[in-house]
Amino acid sequence: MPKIVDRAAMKARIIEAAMTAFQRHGYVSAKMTDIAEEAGLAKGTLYLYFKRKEDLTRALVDAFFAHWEAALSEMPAPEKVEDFAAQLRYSSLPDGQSQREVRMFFEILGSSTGSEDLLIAVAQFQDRLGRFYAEKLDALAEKGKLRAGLDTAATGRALAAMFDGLVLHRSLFLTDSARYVVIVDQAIGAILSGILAEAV
Amino acid sequence: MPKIVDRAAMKARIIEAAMTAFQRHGYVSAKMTDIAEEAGLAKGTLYLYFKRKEDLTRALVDAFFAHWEAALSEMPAPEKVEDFAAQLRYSSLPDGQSQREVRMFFEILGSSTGSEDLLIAVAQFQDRLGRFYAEKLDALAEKGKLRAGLDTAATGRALAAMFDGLVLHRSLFLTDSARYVVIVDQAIGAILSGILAEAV
DNA sequence: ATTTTTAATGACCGTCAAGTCATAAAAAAA
DNA sequence: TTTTTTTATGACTTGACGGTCATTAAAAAT
Repeated sequence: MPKIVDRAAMKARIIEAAMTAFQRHGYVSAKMTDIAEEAGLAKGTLYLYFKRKEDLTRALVDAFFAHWEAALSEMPAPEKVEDFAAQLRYSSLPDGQSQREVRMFFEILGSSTGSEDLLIAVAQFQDRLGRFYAEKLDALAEKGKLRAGLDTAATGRALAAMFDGLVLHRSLFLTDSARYVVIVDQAIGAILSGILAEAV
Repeated sequence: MPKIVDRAAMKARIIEAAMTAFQRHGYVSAKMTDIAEEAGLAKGTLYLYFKRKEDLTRALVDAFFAHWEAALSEMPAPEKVEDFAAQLRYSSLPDGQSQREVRMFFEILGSSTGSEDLLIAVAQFQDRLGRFYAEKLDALAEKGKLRAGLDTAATGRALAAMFDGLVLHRSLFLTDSARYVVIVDQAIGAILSGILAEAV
């Protein structure tokens, strides 16, 4: 007798609408009404699936993490140094859509610094990313391609932070693509071979 | 006959109070009343010095830029590679107070992505920072300490972005000091000498 | 002391958006 | 078709905060 809906599908639909609304109006300015409109629903309906706006935001962020990690898991272990360089390069050259997502993500996190939960979730994601880079480094190290005495775990985490910086700057400040490409290539060059004429 | 006050000093006092209030309550949660209370003034008084909350925020950000740039200008041109390494290290190991400031700054910028003006101001600051690093690199390059073919302008800007990433991660995610120090040292090591066993 | 002009105050107003809930619609079963 | 249960709706409530302004306080000059 009862009307039945697929709650998971409905949540996904709302999250999707929220992404669009956040990118269109900005996270801070996007109202629940905007999201509802985007989803083709009434505002009250959203509250049947997410008790608070904050819950919706959190679900969106989690969906994003899952999405990014799926993309990462497609990257194979690098055979050669050039493979690794290509992977770094790929990671740091977001397309227009990804840039908008990064910007949205930045806005969400910035506006939610009070939420310790979210901060922890992001910290854990960044640690996983660091471990991911560390794995790639380990693969190269096994082949003897890397300098002796390299702390791959710490270096991997450093790469996560530094490339986060690059991508953030790309999305917020460095709107000139050509200029940014040069910057990234110099960054990768420095990390691979250093900037010095000879080792210290 | 008239009562007279030093408007500049009053503005500075309010900005100071805003800094404290933003760090205490978080930027988003800090109300004009909180700032007034912190400054020992009534809310209405704030509006005699700043027409809008946004204006106060902007003045605070500008004060910060001035402050940071003053600190930067104290750094001399590096004589040796070790000097440069020390400067990078110093830049990336914020003390507790600076960490709180970085976090506050992150929150301000994140919550104000809509304000194109602010974004431009920050972008310009980051460019100045990039040029600052580039100068240091040029000083070393003149002494023949750097790899041939290094684009110092682009590398300087890359350093600004990457160390921004590190400091941001330090302030938001990497609360373990010891761990962070290792990460920074690996990052600096990589940038100076690269991670490869031999040049590609 | 008085006057005059500017500064400070905080109760008040208007706005605005999150969240609620009585009512209506949908759809599954009988 | 009717019943029954769940889902959808959007007008309404509620609370909050930025910004205002009539009133009061301060202090400089006479």
